[in-house]
Amino acid sequence: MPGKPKAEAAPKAAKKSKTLETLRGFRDILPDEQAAWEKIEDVARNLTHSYGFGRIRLPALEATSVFERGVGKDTDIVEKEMFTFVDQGGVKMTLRPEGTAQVARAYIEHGMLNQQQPVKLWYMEQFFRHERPQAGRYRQFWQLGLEAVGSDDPVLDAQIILMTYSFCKDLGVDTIVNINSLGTPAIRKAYISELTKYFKGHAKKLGETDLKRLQRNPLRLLDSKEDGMEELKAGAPQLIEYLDDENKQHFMKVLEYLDEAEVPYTLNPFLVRGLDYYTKTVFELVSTNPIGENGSQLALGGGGRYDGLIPLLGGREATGAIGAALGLERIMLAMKAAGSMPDNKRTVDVFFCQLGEAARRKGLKIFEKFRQAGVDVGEAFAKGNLKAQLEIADKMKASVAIILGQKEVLDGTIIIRDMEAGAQEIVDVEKVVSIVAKRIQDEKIAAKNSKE
RNA sequence: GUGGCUAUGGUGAAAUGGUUAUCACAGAGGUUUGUGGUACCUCUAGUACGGGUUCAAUUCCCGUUAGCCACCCCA
Repeated sequence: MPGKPKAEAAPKAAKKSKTLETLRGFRDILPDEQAAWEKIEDVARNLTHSYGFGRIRLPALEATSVFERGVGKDTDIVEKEMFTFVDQGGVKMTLRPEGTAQVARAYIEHGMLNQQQPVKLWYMEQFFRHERPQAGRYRQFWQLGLEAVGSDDPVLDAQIILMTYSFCKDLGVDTIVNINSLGTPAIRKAYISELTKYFKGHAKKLGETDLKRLQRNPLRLLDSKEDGMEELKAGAPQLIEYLDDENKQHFMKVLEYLDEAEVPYTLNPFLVRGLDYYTKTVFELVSTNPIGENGSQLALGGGGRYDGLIPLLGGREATGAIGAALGLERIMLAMKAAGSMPDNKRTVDVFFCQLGEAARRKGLKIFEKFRQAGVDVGEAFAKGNLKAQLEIADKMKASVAIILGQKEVLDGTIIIRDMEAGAQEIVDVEKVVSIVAKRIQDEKIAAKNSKE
């Protein structure tokens, strides 16, 4: 929304200008966060590999209609949260706000119905929504997505839920699953009209927001937090009672599987989700570690079945699918709360020190030899004096320092310093890599043995 | 999109309507131009941006921007 036109006075003299900064809701992820991101990626890779999911990398931009048709034109996401623009060629496009519609598009576009069903796909991508930022909510954010397309078997619902649960657990985050069934669109429609009828009968007790909800999206009344709603909600008709046998059975099966897999869940008849494409099972993953000072309970992820989406986008009728998405920034908040953030400090086994120009020149190559030999070796070539280099070696917890000075370069030797004992020995520069590599290996074996 | 709170070096804090804005950590250099974990010294670096009130604003007021919180919604 454009504000009032700013009467921007010409800058007087050479005043300091405002420092450049990221756009609202966007941020840099700096090196000291990388250990956590790498851990998340490792866990994701392991998990999806075990379950036979293939990675898909999706484009950041799509035709706007992918989301308008896929997510639903009347959803908040599409209505007011998309970054949409027209490019130089006059094509209307959108920075992806979510992945499921994209995956559905890809499934159809690449004829994946000819593969063994279900087609199991995962992605770890960035998404974009124009929302007001808050902790764990950015305009550009990461999601891990899991989608199983081409089957309506309830075991897949359970499996996807189990996977999201395990993903968090592997990262040290305990969660509980909130689960509900939305039934088919027809059932939901019938239910919504009943629900509307019920709340219209109590319209006098509704607040302003809830009256709006009643108009626009009555299902949302079910998760309203306004005063007095608890009571009203308790008396409201519940969707589960409107499910037909097939839907009921599907839901029961999912719950049975979850019981068997020992995934903790809560049946939440008030859980509704804001995207049009959901059918039957919907769920949400909530951290049991309170996040933030006031202990708010952020949803770490959610998902559900979307049996209608593929046909809606032009794919074959009766293509069932289930998927989930996890917000990685939120999971990271939960990891912090749970104290399971990995240590980001770089450590090495060996540290290479050089003194003087000749040593520095030779050192580049020697360092590279260590690296090629698979030795975890650190360096600070930009430092000139030995003291500073040993200080860094110490900070990096190197057990061995290699020291190359002017004298050693002339003699064709090099110093090996045991960082713990402080003892030093001078060896032939040609042999230093193999000597040190062996010593490090022996140390590791010894350390391992003493542990066992 | 609505409302509230906040904004001091890279980080975390302190202070004040009136000279050089304090401290710790981090960073750079040094205490024998070749030896680390301590210690000491020196240096770097800041009142978010714009306007107003005032003799004087980092301090008070307004706007902008951003962050956080509660909504909305969602991951």
